[in-house]
Amino acid sequence: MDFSDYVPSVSVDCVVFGFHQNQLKVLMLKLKHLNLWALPGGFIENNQSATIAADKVLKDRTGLEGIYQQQFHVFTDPERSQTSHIEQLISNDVLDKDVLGWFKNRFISIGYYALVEYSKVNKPEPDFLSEKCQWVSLDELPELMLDHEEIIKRAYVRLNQDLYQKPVGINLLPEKFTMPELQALYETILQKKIDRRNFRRKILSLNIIIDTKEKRMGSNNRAPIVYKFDKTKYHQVLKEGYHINLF
Amino acid sequence: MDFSDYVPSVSVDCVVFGFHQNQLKVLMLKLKHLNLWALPGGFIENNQSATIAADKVLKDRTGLEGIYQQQFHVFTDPERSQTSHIEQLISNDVLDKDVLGWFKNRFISIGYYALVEYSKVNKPEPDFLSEKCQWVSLDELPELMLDHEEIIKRAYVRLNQDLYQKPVGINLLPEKFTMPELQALYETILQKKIDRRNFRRKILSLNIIIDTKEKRMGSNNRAPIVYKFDKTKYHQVLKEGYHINLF
DNA sequence: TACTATTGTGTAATAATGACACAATAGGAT
DNA sequence: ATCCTATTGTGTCATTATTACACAATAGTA
Repeated sequence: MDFSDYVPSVSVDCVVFGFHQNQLKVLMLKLKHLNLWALPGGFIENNQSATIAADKVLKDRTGLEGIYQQQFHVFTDPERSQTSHIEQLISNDVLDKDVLGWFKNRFISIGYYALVEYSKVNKPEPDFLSEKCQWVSLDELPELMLDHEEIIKRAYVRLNQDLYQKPVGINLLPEKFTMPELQALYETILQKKIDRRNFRRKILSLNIIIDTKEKRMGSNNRAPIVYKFDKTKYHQVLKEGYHINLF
Repeated sequence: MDFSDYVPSVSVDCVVFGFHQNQLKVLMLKLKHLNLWALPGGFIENNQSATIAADKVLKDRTGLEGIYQQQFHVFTDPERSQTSHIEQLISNDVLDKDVLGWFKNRFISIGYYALVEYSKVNKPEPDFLSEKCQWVSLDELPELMLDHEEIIKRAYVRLNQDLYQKPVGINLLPEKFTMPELQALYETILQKKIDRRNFRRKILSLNIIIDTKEKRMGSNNRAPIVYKFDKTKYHQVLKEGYHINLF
């Protein structure tokens, strides 16, 4: 295994959020033969930007390209670099012992959060350290490697804040969705109940969703209207941000 | 010059904002014998976090400790690493040519913005590359090294956004200040005029400033009330953020 | 004492928000 | 068919926040 084409000391970690069954999920890797989980991550090639490196991580794990990503924090605590899990992987013959030299370095990790439509990820792929790649509920996290729990917490805080400045639905929901589904997403992320009618009014006032004139049938109650995002207006709003009042 | 105690590939750059004469200023360094300016920056020692490294940069340039700092972005474009300015400094005998090896590396730079009370910075100190350290108006930036102009722009955008989520006055204004002064600060950062009376109402409703019962005398008009921040409430609001409405 | 410049204070019209009630309807039960 | 259930679509009213103003107060100066 050759690490010489990577930028030293720097890594990238991705917190991939998905929304399923009214829960926020994170894509996680289970280390081979260990009861320890990790975030999808990687290193930066010498001629790559970190964004491109994160794109590659996302592509490799989810199979999808062009996933929405947002750099949110860099983790630089010198104590965050530990190698006990690598040493265990080596003693389990998962890794060759000559990789230890690379991992013994201190790493500063650039955190990205990514938003992806849950159902689009058909086959999450583990990497060379892991035996499983799967969705885990944000509120049922298993034991995590290094500071990955802190990274997830911070990603979530940032996602929460970002929700007040820009829309996120287009990345987390399928192309067509109903108002109750959109509301469930917001309630899940914000962790609070929102009045149905006030939510609708607010969302519609943003002018970023369009009534498709379809209805979502199949439930034994009034069928909700199916909406889709107005991509033009959505991206316009995303770029400008909400100018939520101060003055 | 020995760089062996620094983390490879990673640097720190600080955008230090100050407020003076109704203008937002940035602390800049002028490279020795060159007509080129740079942000205060540095490297991370092997046992330091980036935050501590930024603290040191801020201390070394301003003489002040405990300056408010906020990590805002990491700059990772592989094209951002250039050495032409270093080579010029070497050919001008400012630097020894054996430093070139270190600077030839690609650097990923962690951007911090810092807020400081302008008048507290008595004697800005240049570093080993520079002959001057001084305040420069944000809208009159000289020619800057590398991608430092982009770094400043992004810092400013972030400061702008942050203003909608948390108060900033305590870091940029002197301990005692008047309502018109606070308003001028907001108008400068947001680059828009705010109605005097509405501004006052909004600020007072946050409950983070206290009437000192003093007046600022000396001008031939009605003397404005002198306020100070209620540090307890200020930091409480800072921590929680404004929960500016969405729902 | 009057004048100037600017500050402190108040108020009315408009818009946004929060807290509700009721009609509409898809699917299933009778 | 008709009724029932669960849930959605729509509307309304009281309250609060915002916008756009007018006028009185006052420190210094003429």
